[in-house]
Amino acid sequence: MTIRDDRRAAALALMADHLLAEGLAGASLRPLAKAAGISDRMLLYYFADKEEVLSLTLLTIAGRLQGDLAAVSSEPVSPRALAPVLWGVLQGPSMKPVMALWLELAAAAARGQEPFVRIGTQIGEGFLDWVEARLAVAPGVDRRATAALVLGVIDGLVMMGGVGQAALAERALALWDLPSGS
Amino acid sequence: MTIRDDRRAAALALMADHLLAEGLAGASLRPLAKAAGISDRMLLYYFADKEEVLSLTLLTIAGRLQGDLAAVSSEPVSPRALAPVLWGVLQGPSMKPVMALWLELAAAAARGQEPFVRIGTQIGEGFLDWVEARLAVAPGVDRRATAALVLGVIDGLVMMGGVGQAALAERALALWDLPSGS
DNA sequence: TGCAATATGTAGCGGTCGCTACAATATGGG
DNA sequence: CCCATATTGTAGCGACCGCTACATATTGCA
Repeated sequence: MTIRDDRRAAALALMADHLLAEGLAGASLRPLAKAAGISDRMLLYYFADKEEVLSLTLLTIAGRLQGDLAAVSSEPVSPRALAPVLWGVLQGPSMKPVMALWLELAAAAARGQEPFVRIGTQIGEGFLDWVEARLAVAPGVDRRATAALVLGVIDGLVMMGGVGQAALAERALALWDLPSGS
Repeated sequence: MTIRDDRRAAALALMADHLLAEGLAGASLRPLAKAAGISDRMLLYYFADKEEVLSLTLLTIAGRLQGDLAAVSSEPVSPRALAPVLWGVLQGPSMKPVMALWLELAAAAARGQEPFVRIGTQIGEGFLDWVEARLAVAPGVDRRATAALVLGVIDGLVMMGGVGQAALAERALALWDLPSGS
């Protein structure tokens, strides 16, 4: 079993790179297999079907993302201070393909397509947990909702950057000034 | 010419409905032609190629959206007050497929795919114009950037709703309290 | 060493994709 | 009425899609 598991993991790592580079549109079995250095025949020997390939590859990427995010300081700060931190992390060059894929994932999830709904929800909750853990809010304030607002504004600005308004998104972020109270 | 133009317009209207219902994934020539009530042969008689079909269909949808948005009161209000208004408009039942398509469009644009970059930018600017026209800000404040921030937070929360967190997005919006100054 | 289980290659299925060649029909102006 | 032009149908091209049947090779255990 271990040998098979190792090869599966190796294939997933290579396919994760491919998926990040090419997006969901490039997520056909033959190109994925080629990226993994195996034949498409073997890809469907290691994995049950395309949905399993896609799910596990996306979860591989989600795992990497979680690792990258976990490395960021977890000192609780105000929403005002945290949003630019999250923005900075997500704007890093290595994060560009990740966020592009995140947009595709969210779009497919909004259409109700599996496995994107399931995995999109999972990744979204990971983001929310990350924000919430770093958020200092006044007593009585809804922590989760505050985290959602911070994440929402950053996701929205990322999206805006994707449609050619990156500079404007930057200016908008500079105006971000949510009071930590109420 | 007029006859041909009329039929083109009729086809575009029907294809717009289809695209809204099925998303970009359903945007193949044969299904689109079927939705338009013509043969795929005729679709490519009326339009040059798939890109033209897609572009014009998306622009048809953008035109409808612009019309719907224009009908909303244009009394300038504070960012604090405007965000919930925009949210309310975009959460209307008839807007759900529009926003799902907008997400798909933004995702494709972020990948650099034409014609989505071009049309996505265009629609995004339409949104920004709409927000800016209804925004009352203190003197000296960057109007366009404020509009971008309002649009960003709403787009981000729409996205969050798409990945199964609609209730949380609602709670987050309740915390929205951007000062109109600075 | 023999044999079963595992692993891998080759080939192809039926389907959809964007697009086009070709022929037939309809239509409108001389 | 005749003919050029505009319109429409039929059929299919080559490519890719997810997936599988079948045969062969390799391996590990008795």
